[in-house]
Amino acid sequence: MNKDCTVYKTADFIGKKWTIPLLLELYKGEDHSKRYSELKRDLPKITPKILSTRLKELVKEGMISKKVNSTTFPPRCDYSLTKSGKEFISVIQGMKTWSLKWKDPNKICKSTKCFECRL
Amino acid sequence: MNKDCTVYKTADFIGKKWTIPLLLELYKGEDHSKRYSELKRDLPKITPKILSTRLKELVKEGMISKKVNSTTFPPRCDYSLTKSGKEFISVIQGMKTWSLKWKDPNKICKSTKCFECRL
DNA sequence: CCGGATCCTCTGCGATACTG
DNA sequence: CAGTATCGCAGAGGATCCGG
Repeated sequence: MNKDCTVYKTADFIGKKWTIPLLLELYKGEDHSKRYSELKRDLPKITPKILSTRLKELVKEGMISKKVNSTTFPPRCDYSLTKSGKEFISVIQGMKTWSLKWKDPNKICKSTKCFECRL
Repeated sequence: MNKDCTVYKTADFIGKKWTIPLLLELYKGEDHSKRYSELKRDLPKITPKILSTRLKELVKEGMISKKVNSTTFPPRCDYSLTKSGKEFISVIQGMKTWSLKWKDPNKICKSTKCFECRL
């Protein structure tokens, strides 16, 4: 395993705590977009520090984009999945399929009306 | 995002550092199997502590199995992917496909003769 | 020798409080 | 509202040691 290996680099970055749940929450939002406070509300156990750290990382990685709307008051910050980010959701989808097959299945997630991960 | 959500739980576990590279190294081995010392050699930057911690976790999760061969000397410990573990490789495959499309591509990994991730 | 366990250090995460 | 600042602790890195 070389450190330049594509899989290795991606795993290292995706593997950080809260990255996948965060991408999934954005996916669930309207236009695959949510505000900072909505993310904090929907991921009740994430701390503001980690949330802002992960958001910056994801912007840098090109998976999400930040848009500040300062015409309103108070100003809104919208984070939305880029095309790259949206396509990554299919990887998470694969993870869910695997998980439902092999791990102790969560009935809510199995339902077609799953509001937890909505995949 | 509920803590019982299948995706959340899987992400939390898969996301731990070295889990994905470790699964991939086992996949690359003969019969999707490798010894402790081979893993340490092929993941030069992993520390023995983390390696043994991750191996225990993966056994507990049912993704790998441990087999001690004490008929030889010195005794060998072989770790191999279970059926569940092998099927998870397709998720990693999806990650690689995504990565090659969207991230700065690694020429070695793009090659069909990729010896880094061999997917 | 092989497969770890142990000790120590240091980065990263969690919790809470505070600010532009 | 959208973040920083500060502190404490758990997990990761690095080196060394140990039992079979």
